[in-house]
Amino acid sequence: MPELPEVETFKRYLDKTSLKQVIKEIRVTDNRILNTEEKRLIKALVGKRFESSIRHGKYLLVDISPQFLVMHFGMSGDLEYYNNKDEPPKFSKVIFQFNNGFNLAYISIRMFGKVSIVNSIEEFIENKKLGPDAYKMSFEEFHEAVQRRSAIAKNALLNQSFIAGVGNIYSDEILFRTKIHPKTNINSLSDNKVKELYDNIIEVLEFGIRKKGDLSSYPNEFLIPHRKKEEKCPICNSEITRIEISGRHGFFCPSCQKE
DNA sequence: AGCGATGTTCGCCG
DNA sequence: TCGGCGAACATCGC
Repeated sequence: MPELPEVETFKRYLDKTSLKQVIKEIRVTDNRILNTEEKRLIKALVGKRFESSIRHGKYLLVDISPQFLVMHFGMSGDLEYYNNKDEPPKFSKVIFQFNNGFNLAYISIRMFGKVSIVNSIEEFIENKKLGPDAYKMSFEEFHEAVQRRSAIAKNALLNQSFIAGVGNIYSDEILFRTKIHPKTNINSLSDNKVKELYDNIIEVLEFGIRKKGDLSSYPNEFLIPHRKKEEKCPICNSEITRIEISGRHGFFCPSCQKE
């Protein structure tokens, strides 16, 4: 599920439900999900509170001063706040139990996510080599990132050290809206096109956040409802084409998005 | 019932 | 050194 819009939705959910409550206990159901020692996680969290959270790209960082809890949701992560009296949600991997009788479950079906503890946000971003957050970046930051790199557009958007937060589905949508072929080298784009690309990154992500990351009910003029075989481009009625790039598959309109 | 999947990482190669 | 590629990771759903 989680590209930037969904992680932003998780962030808002966590902020709404789980801030400022004292953490009583941590339950780790499967410690393969941890990127840190279980002891260290427990020591860092028990008795602390989630003070605030920030999202960078697809990562959610929670201030448990002096450290930060980091959650990444892989391809199948979720958060659920529920009453301690109830059964934990299926596939819960880490459960944060608060003093008020409610729990926050970190859920991961396929174990691709990770939970860890870091000392500072700056250090974390540095270690992971993350680029600027795709939703919060300024045009200047984006322009600079484009100039610094040579890569085909689809790979650039997917590369978290270029910009952080865009995944496979939204990258297709962004390139479709900007009418860029996925294999176009980003450093061959005109200044106008770079600006247009930037605007569309923000707009597509903004729309995704408004939709709470739910892809199931997009308007026809977006590519998202047409990301499957034998679909027609909503703009020009050409056949939507599937392409494989670096082991990921993407969809595009060969007529609107010329190489 | 095999294949694909909204992600990241690592090693190989040009 | 960088970018493209493919495999590996784990497991469920189509």
